[in-house]
Amino acid sequence: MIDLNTLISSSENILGKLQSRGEEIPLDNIKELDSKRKNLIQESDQLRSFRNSENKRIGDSKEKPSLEHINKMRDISDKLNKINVNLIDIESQLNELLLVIPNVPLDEVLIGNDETDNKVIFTKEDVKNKKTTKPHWEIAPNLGILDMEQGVKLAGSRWYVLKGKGAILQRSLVSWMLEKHNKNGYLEIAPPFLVKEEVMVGSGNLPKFSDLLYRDIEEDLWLIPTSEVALNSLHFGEIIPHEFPLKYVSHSQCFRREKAAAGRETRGIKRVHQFEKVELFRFELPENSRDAFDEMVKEVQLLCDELGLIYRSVELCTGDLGFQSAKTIDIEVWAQGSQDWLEVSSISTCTDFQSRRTKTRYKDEGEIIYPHTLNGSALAIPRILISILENNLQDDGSVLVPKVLQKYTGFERID
RNA sequence: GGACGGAUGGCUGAGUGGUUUAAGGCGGCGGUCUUGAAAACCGUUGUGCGUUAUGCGUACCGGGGGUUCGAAUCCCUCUCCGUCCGCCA
Repeated sequence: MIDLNTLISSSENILGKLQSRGEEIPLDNIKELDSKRKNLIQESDQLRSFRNSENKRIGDSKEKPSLEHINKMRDISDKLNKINVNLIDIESQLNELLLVIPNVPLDEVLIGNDETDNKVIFTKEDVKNKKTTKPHWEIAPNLGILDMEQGVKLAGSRWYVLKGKGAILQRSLVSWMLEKHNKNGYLEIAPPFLVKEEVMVGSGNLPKFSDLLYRDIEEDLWLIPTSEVALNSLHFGEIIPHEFPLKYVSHSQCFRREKAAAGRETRGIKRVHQFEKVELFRFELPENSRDAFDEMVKEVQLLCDELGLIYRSVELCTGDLGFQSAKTIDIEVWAQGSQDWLEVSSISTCTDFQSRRTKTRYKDEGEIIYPHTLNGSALAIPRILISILENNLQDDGSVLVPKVLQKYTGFERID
């Protein structure tokens, strides 16, 4: 969430940056509501002040207050109630407007309209001369490790079942990644996969993107689309000790309705309703968050390196940034069979956007400060599976398991 | 799911309608004393909002609502925690 006073005091600068991501901000409306709000607060604070002192006099005096006096005081309370109802209404209108304003991009972020303006900043290996193999939706069912029909039977389109060595490979990837991150100082967290509404608001997924989320109406809980949502709220409402960075890693199921994406990339497991992901999350001092971002990008790239995958880094332009992000770099792996780059990680710094929403703060020499939050997948499992299957396919139809995973899988080859 | 008991500042713990805009204790911070430390003593102590801003005002005793001139205190409701019972991986 953007700070109201910052928005109003430096609106020109901020509006420009928000415009570069295709957002129009109803600033006049916000300013008007804010000034109404301030007037109402002043009015009610004055009335309360008077009421408090009068009531103290009544309390101190031994005599009963006169009927006239009581009536006068009752009028004041009635007036206060009316002001308060009005104030609550104004504040909720203001809040509604502020909650749907996206984060302000860092100055360094490329200006652009959409994904076509993104910039590839690093490519691990040239893919042009590689020979085409088969797509994973042919390889995996043939090997008996993926069953799309059973997924449909159980839950419908875009749900799937991993079996045998496919399921084991997934579990191995998760274990390998978690151990790597543990060694890098990330504290492993196993969070709830369903969370309260305020937690979804805290991460930025609500109120704007409810159509992307699954929800349990009975209990009023939401299924997380990524464990970023849960990790971001670990310190909800807290003033945390001045001990940074706080580094968390968590493995979770991720649930996405993918309503907006209906019809796109429907084959196989490129885009599904439930998938597993290992997520990195950090709380950082504002002055350190930029370096931390680069560090996380390197950590993700190293994983791809060790898996022997071809990958590239893509810097997102302002028009393609996620709602809560101030800067994002995507890591995409090459899928040899479907001849496609697949996004397996999105590393973002969200500056103080999320910590404001969750009221996560720390104290530095008496000053209350919002830490920066950063997140990045490391990594999203199904697309890594796709890449391994399509790139490591052998002529005999078997698939080689990456070396680093073999001690987890217990086998070197899927056949 | 049922019964009962709870929720007060960083922690502990008083407070059943008006000097409680929250006692006492612990912890934290600052000071006195000391070669230094401990002890003792003195002072201090949270968050949000507004403002004419070294200050002043206001709100906050789990959340929301109600009664009242006035609510931490009384009433309703929800949430969470504890104990016991039931159920369960």
